[in-house]
Amino acid sequence: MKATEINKYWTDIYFYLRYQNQNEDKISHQGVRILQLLDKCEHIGIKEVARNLDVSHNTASEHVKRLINKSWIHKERSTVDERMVILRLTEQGRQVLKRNANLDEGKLEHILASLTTEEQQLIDKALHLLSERAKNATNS
Amino acid sequence: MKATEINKYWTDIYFYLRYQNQNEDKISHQGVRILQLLDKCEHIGIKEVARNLDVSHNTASEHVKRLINKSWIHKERSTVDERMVILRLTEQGRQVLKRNANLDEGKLEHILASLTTEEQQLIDKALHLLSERAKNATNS
DNA sequence: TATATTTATCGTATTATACGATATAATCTT
DNA sequence: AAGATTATATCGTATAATACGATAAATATA
Repeated sequence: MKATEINKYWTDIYFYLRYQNQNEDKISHQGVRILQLLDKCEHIGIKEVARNLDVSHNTASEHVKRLINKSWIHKERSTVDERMVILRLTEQGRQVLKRNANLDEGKLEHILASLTTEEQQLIDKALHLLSERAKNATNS
Repeated sequence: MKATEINKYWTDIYFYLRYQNQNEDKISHQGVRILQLLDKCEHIGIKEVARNLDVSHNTASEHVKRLINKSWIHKERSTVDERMVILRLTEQGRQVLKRNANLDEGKLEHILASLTTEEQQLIDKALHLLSERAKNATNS
């Protein structure tokens, strides 16, 4: 029930603080997920994309092709194993992802500026703690 | 730069704590946005959906039709103005939204259980504060 | 050399996205 | 009451997204 409460806060925050011009990029559902994956993980190729999205490798390959055509990601061959491809976000792709998954920096800074130093530290400390535990949770 | 830092924590948390079976629902990008809107706002009709998603009213009407066919939302006529429609999430739709926008309750509870009472309260207090300010930020 | 791995492409099918044009019913205006 | 406005719905049309089987090519491994 604690988790339910936190999810309520979580979804409220995202609903009210997200960027409002999300539809301008015309990014697809799977497109967002691939950009998120590349933002957080290194050495991601077609195989990893397919596994993460739970689709076949040919479907993953097509999604990647479309994202490359939009100049949101970049492809290069691995030097250690030339069968493999290494995908990376472009600066443009990073901006698109930001608009479609992050909190609006302007709104966020506006709120932070209205808080006391203690309150700012409270938020920073709490999210930092939770993010660290979240990263480690995958290893257990 | 404080906002950038918080966004890093924010996206890390979602990346590591989201539900991993998101692809099973096969929900579309716009579908998620409509469910999110209905979850957070009352008295939403086609017009409000169109405005929120920044699409035409006929496009919004079709998206809504598809969500109704999937039994994720429910439609009724307004009693005060019978031209208008009032859309609501079904229980099924609420579950789909949960899997596609919330943090995984199991993972979250597991992490919370590993924290001290003070740390739990820190997280609860911080997210509560931020969510309250986020709600009020739309009125300024 | 044979086999496995990784990626890419083609063919095919279905769903999602979007909008203009048009229609209908309810409400508001004059 | 007649006309204008508003909210929704549907039809037609077009393009993009989604997905996978089949196939192929290149590289790595046994």
